[in-house]
Amino acid sequence: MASKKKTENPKQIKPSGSRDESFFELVFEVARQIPKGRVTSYGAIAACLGTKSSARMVGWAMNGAGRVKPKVPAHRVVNRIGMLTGKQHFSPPGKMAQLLKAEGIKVKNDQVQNFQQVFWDPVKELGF
DNA sequence: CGCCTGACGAAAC
DNA sequence: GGTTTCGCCAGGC
Repeated sequence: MASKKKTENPKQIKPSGSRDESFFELVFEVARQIPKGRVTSYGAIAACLGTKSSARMVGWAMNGAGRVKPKVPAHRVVNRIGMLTGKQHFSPPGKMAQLLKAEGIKVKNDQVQNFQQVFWDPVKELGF
């Protein structure tokens, strides 16, 4: 391990009162704040953390969603168009849409209906 | 240690 | 207006 590489990241992220939590944990935390019956986008979470350009990382972080406690409602996170792009990573894939429907969100053809209505902006709701 | 991929997003073409 | 490319950063090979 002599070579340290750039595994570490400066500290671009950092909102107010943030802890030493890694980017992943920050994403999980925000995702947990999503109220039931609402959804948000990866970019919105990234923007909330200050890394709106790294929306991809948010999706990556979701790879750990479900393996952490408490479980993260990754099913409430969709891309900016309201499409369940990550449903394929669920098991079974249809579970994501099913969970959303159970919360009152209408999903059709892997797409959230009334997305604009159920859209929950962490930056706005959290007052960031 | 370098190249590719990836649950996004926005701009360029 | 649809398709393609870049940017972002991290992890896998």
